[in-house]
Amino acid sequence: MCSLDFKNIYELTVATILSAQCTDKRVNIVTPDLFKKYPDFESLFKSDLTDLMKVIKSTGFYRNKAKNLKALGTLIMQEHNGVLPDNLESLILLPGIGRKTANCVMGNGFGIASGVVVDTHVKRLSYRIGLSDNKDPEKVEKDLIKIIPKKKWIIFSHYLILHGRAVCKARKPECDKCRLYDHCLRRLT
DNA sequence: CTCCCGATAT
DNA sequence: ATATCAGGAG
Repeated sequence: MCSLDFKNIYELTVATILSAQCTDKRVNIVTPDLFKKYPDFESLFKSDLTDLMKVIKSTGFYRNKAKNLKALGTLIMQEHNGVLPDNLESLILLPGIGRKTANCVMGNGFGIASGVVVDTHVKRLSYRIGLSDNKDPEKVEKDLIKIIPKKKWIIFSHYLILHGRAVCKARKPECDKCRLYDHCLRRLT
């Protein structure tokens, strides 16, 4: 139905940072204006922080996100020759990028399966279905890595997120419509 | 663990 | 009114 809109690695990275605790629908409303004004890491580096906050305000956590985006542009330009690193360890060290965002950029941007993206949906569905009892996303990821073949890591997260948004919702899961009903540990009977 | 935070669904 | 949204940093 809906996912983040992006044309390149830069846009994917920025959109994913903005998507923290925010719907991708809302991110997609903001990014056309954002990418017109700030089309690359260099423009983030040179950006006016107040203006950046204004543009991304509706995505929430806008002060932290704007600060992180400017710091990210600065670091990429000054320490990485203007190029986003293509390995998980380096990505995680960048401002605003944690494990979830790093795995997302690696998989969807560079096409490299560095791990399983564990966001709020993947965490919730993994618990409900019975794939992991852990609450720490990093531990959930370790459990999933054991179960899912590496070639399916990227598509697996996409499917769980789509299923989590459409059927196995946080508030009111529609178990009667669920195709995993027979396999689910915690279905509502 | 707490804080960051606006928009939307329930 | 409250829970939730492709989380991350201190």
